[in-house]
Amino acid sequence: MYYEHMPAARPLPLSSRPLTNQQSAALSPVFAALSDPVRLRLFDLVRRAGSTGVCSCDLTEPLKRSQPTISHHLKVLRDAGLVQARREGTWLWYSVVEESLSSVQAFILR
Amino acid sequence: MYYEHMPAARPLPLSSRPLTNQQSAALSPVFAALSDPVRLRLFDLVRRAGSTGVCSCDLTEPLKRSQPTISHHLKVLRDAGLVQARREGTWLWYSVVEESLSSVQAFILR
DNA sequence: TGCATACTTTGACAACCGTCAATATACAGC
DNA sequence: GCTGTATATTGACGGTTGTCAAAGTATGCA
Repeated sequence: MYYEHMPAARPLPLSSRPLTNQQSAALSPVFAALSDPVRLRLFDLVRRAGSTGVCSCDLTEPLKRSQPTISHHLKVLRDAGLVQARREGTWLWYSVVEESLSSVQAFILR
Repeated sequence: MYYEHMPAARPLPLSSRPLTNQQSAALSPVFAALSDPVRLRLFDLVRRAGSTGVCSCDLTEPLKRSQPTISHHLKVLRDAGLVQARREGTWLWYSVVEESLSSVQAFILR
């Protein structure tokens, strides 16, 4: 190894142009969906359930919220494209939309 | 057993334990700070200014908001630990807090 | 049909948010 | 002190949000 030390860490390369109005308008709802503590834990629980998903009836108890409130939060996450639902009989199985956080990741590394 | 229905084995390397109440309460304000389109562009502009920072007087015009509104948004970003201000005479130079997005990054990769 | 379970929608409430005009504060120079 | 510039705070306005109880919709089964 030639270098005694690694090259100094540089700030990450910023995209050539500032965030546009449209870009920020598209991105902010994703952040908004994750801006509530209950929804953060909700998303985390759904993510942990993997591709099988989790029944929403199993989410009210750990989050200590009423069933309509959980339903409301799941709708917010769905509208933001973070989770999806698959019906099986009377149950709805929720699972994360893979790559749904890629826009957030892209913003961080922007 | 926590789940009423049997979950599949975890496909992703998730942290061993679900997000706690305290963890979500600490993380959600960061998402909330980035949940507004104007603040997203504001943060982007500040980040682009690098370590030198940017004068807040140069931020009102591109964002087409009044000076008090920009001041308000900058305070939200400051309270979330995303940006910091350095005074130089009558001016305030805003710059990003390095690693301030690490908690968001950790959540994405969680 | 009827009933039970899973989930959504509605309606209401207090709390919060984004915005601006007006006002206040901080600093520099005279 | 005074004057001008830069930034923050206050107060008000309509709009949005999180929450729950109550009522509504959907599915499965006898």
